[in-house]
Amino acid sequence: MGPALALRLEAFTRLSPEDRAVIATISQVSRIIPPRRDLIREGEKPRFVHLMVDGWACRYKALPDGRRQIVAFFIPGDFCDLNVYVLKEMDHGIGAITRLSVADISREEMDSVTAAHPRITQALWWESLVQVAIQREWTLNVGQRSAYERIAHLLVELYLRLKTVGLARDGSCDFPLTQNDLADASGLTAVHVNRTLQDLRRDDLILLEHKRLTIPDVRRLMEVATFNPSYLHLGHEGRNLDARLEPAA
Amino acid sequence: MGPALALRLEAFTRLSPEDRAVIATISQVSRIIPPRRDLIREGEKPRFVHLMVDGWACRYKALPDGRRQIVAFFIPGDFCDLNVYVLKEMDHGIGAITRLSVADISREEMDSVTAAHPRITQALWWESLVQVAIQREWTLNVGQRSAYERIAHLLVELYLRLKTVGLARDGSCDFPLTQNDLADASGLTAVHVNRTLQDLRRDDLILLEHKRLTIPDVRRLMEVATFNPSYLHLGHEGRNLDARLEPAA
DNA sequence: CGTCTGGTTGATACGACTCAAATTTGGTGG
DNA sequence: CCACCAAATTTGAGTCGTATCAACCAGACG
Repeated sequence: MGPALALRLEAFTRLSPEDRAVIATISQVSRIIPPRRDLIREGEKPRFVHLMVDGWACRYKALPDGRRQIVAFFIPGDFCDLNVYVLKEMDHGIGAITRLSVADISREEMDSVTAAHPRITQALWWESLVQVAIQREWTLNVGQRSAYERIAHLLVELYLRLKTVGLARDGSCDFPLTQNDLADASGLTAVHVNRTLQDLRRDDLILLEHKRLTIPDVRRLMEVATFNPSYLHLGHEGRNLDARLEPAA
Repeated sequence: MGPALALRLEAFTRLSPEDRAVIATISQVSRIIPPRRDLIREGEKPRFVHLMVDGWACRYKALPDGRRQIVAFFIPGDFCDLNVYVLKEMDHGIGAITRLSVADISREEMDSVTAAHPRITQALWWESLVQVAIQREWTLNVGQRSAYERIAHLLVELYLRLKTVGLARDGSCDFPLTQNDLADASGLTAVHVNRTLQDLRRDDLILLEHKRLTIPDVRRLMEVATFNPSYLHLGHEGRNLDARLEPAA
C-alpha cells in the first residue's frame, strides 16, 4: 500500500513535494472490494475515475455465449479511464482479482487537481497514453504471438510494471493471477496455459508457485517473448527505470 | 472530402456554427501521402496530431521477424492520438492505405482550440475514448472470435464508422483494404482470410469486389459477428446514429 | 502485351482446443 | 489437528481450425 501512484508518475516526470501531497490526498482509499467481485459492470454509468491503491483488478469484455477476454490488468498506481464521465455507459466490466482498495475520484475533484497542477496533469496524460499503448501491444500479443511467446510477454510486462511501482525486485513479485485469468487475458484455454507454463518452467525461464513469480533472467525471458519495452514509454525525464535495459546479470 | 470531422463529432454532441468554422480551419489539408507509404514510423518523435481528412490509413506494430499486426484503421474524421507529444517516441507506425490527405496540427494550434472551445474539447475527449474502446474490442476480436466472426466483426465496424462520417449508405461503401490488410488486422493469414470471405459470400452476408463492400443485411451480419455496438458509444445527445438499431429491413 | 499485385485453389501439417478425469492446494469447521 | 470441500492445477487422448507451402489465375497498368 505504498505510494504507488506517485511512483508511477515519477517514472515519467519529477514531482514537487506539493505534487506529492496532492497525490496522497487523491489516493485516499474510498472503497474496499472483495476478491473476484466487480467494481463496475458493463452497462453502468461511470461516475468516478478509479485509482487502484492496493490489489489487482482486470478490465474484461464478455461475449453473449460466455467467452470472455481480459483486456487489461490493473495494478496499484493504475488509473482507470481519465475522463470516462463523458461516456454514457461502460462498454466493459472491471473486476477485482484480489481484495482491492480503490480511490473513487469525482469529476470535480479531478478537475480541481488538473486545474491547479499542470505537472500532475501532464503525468496523467502520459499514464493514459501508456495504457492505450499497452492495449495496442495486447492486440499484437494475441494477434501474432505463439502461446509460448504470449505468456512470456504477459509475464514480463506485469513484472516490469510492478517494478515501476515498487512491487517487484530481484526478478520476483507477488502474482495473484490464476491460470484461468492468464487464459482469459491471452486468448488461450486454461489447459493450454498450464502446459505452456510448464514449458517455460522446463526452460528455466520462470518459477511460478504459491502466487509468487520469479524470473531468473529477465533479459532472456524478454528475448523469447520478443518483448520491446518501448511501448511502456519509460525513457523519460523521470526516474529512469532499468526496464529498458535490464541489468545483464 | 466532406466535413468528416464535424460529422464525427456531431455523432456525439451538437456543434455551433463557430465550432464548425474552427473545425473547418483545423481540417485544412497540410500533406498528401501516396498509398502504401508511412505517415510516421516507429521510433520517430511525434510532433503533430494528425487528422485524417481523406483516405484510409492504419496503425501497425511489427515484430523483428516480420510478423505484423494492424492495430487500428483510420478513416476520414479520425484523429491520431490527441496529446501524443507528451511521448518521446512512437511505439508503432502509421501507414497510408490509400492516397491520404492529412492535417498536421501543432500542439499550439491544438491548445488554442481546446482553450477556446469547450464543446469541441469535450467532443475530442469522446473521440479518443471511443478509439481506445475500439482498441479493446479488437483485443477481444482477435482473442476470442473465430475467423468467420472476426472478419464479419471487422467489416461491420468499418461499415458503421464509415456511415458516421457519411461514407457509407444503403449497406454499401468503398472498401480499399486488400485481403492482406484484413489478415494483418485480424491475426489470420491472407489465405485463410480469402477462404473466410468466400464463406461469408456463400452465406449471402457480404458482397465484396472491386474495392466495394455491400452488406445486404447489416443486422444479420452483426448477429453472426456477435457485434455489440455499445463500444462505439454512439448513443449520445448528438445526431443519433441508427447504428445501434439498424433498420430491420 | 508483359508484368505485377492481389486473389484463388489444393494438399498437408501443426498448434491449440475439447472433453474428461485425476490430483493437488488452500481454506473451513469440527 | 484432522476431515472435508471447493478451487485450481495437471494429465491424457483425440479433434479441429488455421497455418504453411506451392501453384495458378485475373485484372490493372504502363
